[in-house]
Amino acid sequence: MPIMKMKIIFIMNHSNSWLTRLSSNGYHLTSARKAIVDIFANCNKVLTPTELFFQARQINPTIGLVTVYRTIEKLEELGLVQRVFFEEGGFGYYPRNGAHEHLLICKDCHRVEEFSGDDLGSLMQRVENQSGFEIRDHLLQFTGLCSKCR
Amino acid sequence: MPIMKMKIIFIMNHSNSWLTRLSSNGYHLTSARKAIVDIFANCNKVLTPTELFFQARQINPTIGLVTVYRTIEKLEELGLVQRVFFEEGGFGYYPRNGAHEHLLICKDCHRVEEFSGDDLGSLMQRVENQSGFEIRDHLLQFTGLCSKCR
DNA sequence: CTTCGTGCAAAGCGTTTGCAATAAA
DNA sequence: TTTATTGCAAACGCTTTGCACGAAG
Repeated sequence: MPIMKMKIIFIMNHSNSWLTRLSSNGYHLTSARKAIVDIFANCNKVLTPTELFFQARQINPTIGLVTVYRTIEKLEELGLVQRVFFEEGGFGYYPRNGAHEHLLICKDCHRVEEFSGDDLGSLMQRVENQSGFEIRDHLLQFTGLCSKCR
Repeated sequence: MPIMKMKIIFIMNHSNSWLTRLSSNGYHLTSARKAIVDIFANCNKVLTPTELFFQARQINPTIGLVTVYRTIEKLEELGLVQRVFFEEGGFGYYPRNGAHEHLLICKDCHRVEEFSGDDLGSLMQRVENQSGFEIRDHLLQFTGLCSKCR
C-alpha cells in the first residue's frame, strides 16, 4: 500500500496575529475578545457594533454590548479595524488586513471589496499645493451594488 | 460737475436661489428657513445641526433645534447641502454650490475648501470592471490642517 | 496578588416623533 | 381657508460611564 500523500492546508487568517498584538500591548486575552477577533477574522462585511454583539453572543452567550464597544475601541486604536461610514449615517467596522485600503461596499448585502486608489497620491499632492493645506487623512469609499445584488 | 460713475456690485450668494427652490417645491418660506438658508449662504465651514441652531437663534431667537433638523432634511433632499463625515464620528453639513465637489476639511477650524477629483472617473471605471460592482455613490474627503492652522 | 476586564444599570447625547398652536399661501 | 410649519416635551436609539465582581497575568 503506497504511502498516502497529504496536503495539510493551513487556512490563515489574522486571528492569531491580532491576539498577539492585543497581548503585546498589555491587554488581557479574554474570551470576549477572542470571540470578537474571531468574528472579524472570518468576515468580509462591514459590521456594526450591534451586529458584532449578536454574532459574539453565539460564541459566548454572556457577552455584553458594552464589552463589544470597548473591544472595538482597542482594535481601532491598534489599527486592526477601520471605521466605515454609511451614507444614511452611522458606521460600522471592517478588519484591516495590512495596508490602508479603500473600500467598495454593497448597499444591499453590505459585502465589502477592497481596491487600491493608486492615483490618489498625485491628487493629494496637487490639492496640497493649490490649497496650502497639509493633508493628514483621506476617506475614499465607493458604494453600489455587488455582482450578486445588481 | 461731472457725472459720477458708480459701480454697483451685487454680492451674489445662493440664498435667493435656495429660497426659490424651496418655494417651487411646495415648501413655505418661513423666517426659520430664511435664517438657516442665510447662514449657509455666507459660510465656508461644515456646520453641525447644533452649530446651525445657535447661529440661527442669533437671527431668530425663538427657533427650535427640531426646526433646524427638519430644514436640513429638506435642503439635503433638494441637494442644496451635503453631508460631511467627521473622522471622530458624527457629521455636519456643507452648502453645495452646483456640481458635486470633493472637500478638504481643516481638522482645527473646520474650514472647508473644495477641489475636483477629476481622475476619479477612470478609477471608478477600473474598479467596476475588476469587481463586477455597479458603483452608485462615492465619498472622497481629505482632512488636514489649513494654511492658517498648520 | 495585582491589574485589567466584565456585565449591569443608569446616564448621556444627538436625533426623531406626536401633537396642538401658528403662520404661509 | 387650507395646508404646511413651528416649538415643546417626550420618546428613541446608540454610545459611554460608574461601579462592584470576576478573570487574566
